[in-house]
Amino acid sequence: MSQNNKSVRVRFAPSPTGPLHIGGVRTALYNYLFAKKHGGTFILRIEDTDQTRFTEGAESYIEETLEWCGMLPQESTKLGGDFGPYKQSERKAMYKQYADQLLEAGKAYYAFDTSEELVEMREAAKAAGSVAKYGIASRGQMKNSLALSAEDVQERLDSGAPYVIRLKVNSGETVVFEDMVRGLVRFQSDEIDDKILLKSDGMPTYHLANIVDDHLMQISHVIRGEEWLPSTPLHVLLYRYLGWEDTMPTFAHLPLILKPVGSGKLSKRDGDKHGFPVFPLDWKNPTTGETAMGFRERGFLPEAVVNFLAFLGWNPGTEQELFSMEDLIESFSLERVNKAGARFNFDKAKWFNQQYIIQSSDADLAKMVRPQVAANGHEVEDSALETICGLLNERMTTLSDFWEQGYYFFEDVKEYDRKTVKKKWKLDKRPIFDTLVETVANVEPFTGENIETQVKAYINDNQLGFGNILPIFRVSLTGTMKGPSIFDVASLLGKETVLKRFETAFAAFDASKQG
RNA sequence: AGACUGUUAGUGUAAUUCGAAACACGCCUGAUUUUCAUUCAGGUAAUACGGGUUCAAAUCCCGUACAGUCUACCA
Repeated sequence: MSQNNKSVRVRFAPSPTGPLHIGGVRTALYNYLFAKKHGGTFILRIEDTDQTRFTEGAESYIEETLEWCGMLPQESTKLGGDFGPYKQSERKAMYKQYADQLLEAGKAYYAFDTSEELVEMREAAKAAGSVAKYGIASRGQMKNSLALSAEDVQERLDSGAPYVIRLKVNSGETVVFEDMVRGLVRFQSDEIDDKILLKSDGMPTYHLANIVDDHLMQISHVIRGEEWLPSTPLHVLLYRYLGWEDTMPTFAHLPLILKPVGSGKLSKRDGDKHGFPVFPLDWKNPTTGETAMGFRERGFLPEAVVNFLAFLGWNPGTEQELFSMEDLIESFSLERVNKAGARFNFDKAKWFNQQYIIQSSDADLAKMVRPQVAANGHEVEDSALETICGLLNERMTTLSDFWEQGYYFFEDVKEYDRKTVKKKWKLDKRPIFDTLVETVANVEPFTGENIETQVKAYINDNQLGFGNILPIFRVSLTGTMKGPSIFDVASLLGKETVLKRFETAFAAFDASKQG
């Protein structure tokens, strides 16, 4: 399928209108993988031709996301490059000449219709049960340089009347292109609208800017979401009319990411509704103050997010599921990208994250988790934190689980598991537990192993039964029935803390029974 | 309404030129564990529907249904 030898240059071209959606991250990922796989160049281009939708902070959000995921562009606004600028608003001056070129070639025309007139046209069509199209069939009835007299047009132009430039689509053409994901796709030109190329403010629309930039930046492959498939014939026509068809990039349209339940594509609302992130990083809308949760803040490792995303619409054809970025680059191919939309599955995302946490070394985990300790106002030595991480690492599915599951390593128990206390604590058994505490107090040195043998010996010697004693032992120290070896926990806590916790716990248990 | 794209267990995906529907997540059972998690051993469940072509169809063809995307001076 590699048709020519020109070097691979791909771009990720988001609009800075808000936080990058997780689907956008996947598009960036596939572009990145494809570029790296073929020794090509990955470019970040900001498509900000719509000034009304500009959002403060969106551009840096995009950059930060790419950095967090480990897919840095080689050319961008920040980095520069031989084909800059990389922001469309800074390229404004370039686009008009191409619109003019099309105008001269008779492939485009001026249109003077006001937005009211266009609305009217649409409503009329709607009333007739169809959707309006400004194109081959209707352009004769509209106010444009095709329908108006030459004098009228000149007069309007001279008077400075606002105008747009629209593409003049020829009737009866067949547009065929090879999509790397979907194969041969065919459209009839009569179905294509005379899209606006240059807006009345002089800014190009997406369509013009995109084609001009891709051409000028020598983009070899356009890898983007499926929502662009219907406008691709328009783009092909643009390449054709501009005389660039022989260097036109190859297209690949990626399947959409769908809602976990119901139908439609994944949206911010799904995240709110089901309590999972749909954005890579936290985002706060600067104007509304609205916030959105990110995978990063939710305690996901970037490696896990990348791995998970890679599998949403692609698979290597083997049974391997855990892929580092290097592995992905090695195995990725657009030919193995799926055609059907992929449903977002948060359970699977969590599974990936858990795998990556388990794989992490205690030292790495400690680094990731330290901010949580600090945020709760505690300090710990690296070695102690690492030991705790070793104890907890198989029990965390996200980093945020660390504090939730292990806070008792740093502070007093907040709450005792009521069921266990109710079932296992008997007032008349108090002496047994007091003796247990004495036993523990005599353990020296206070290692997990020593505590375990002594405590178990005590239980066995007095035929008390593990099930009657150990739950109270655990709950007294940690408050919960979940967690790592309680003897290791005790050792780490230190004798002094352990004895103190027994004391307060037993008092609380007694009180709960009497009260 | 039209154009385009799609449809394999609940979910993500496999299945060389038609040739036993497989893997993972989830869920359930059991083992291990003082508990939870991990690990291990099992189990669960699918080719949207209807026609054709063929010795043989998830795979090719036709139709139907359903779904999605697009049809902005948004991208």
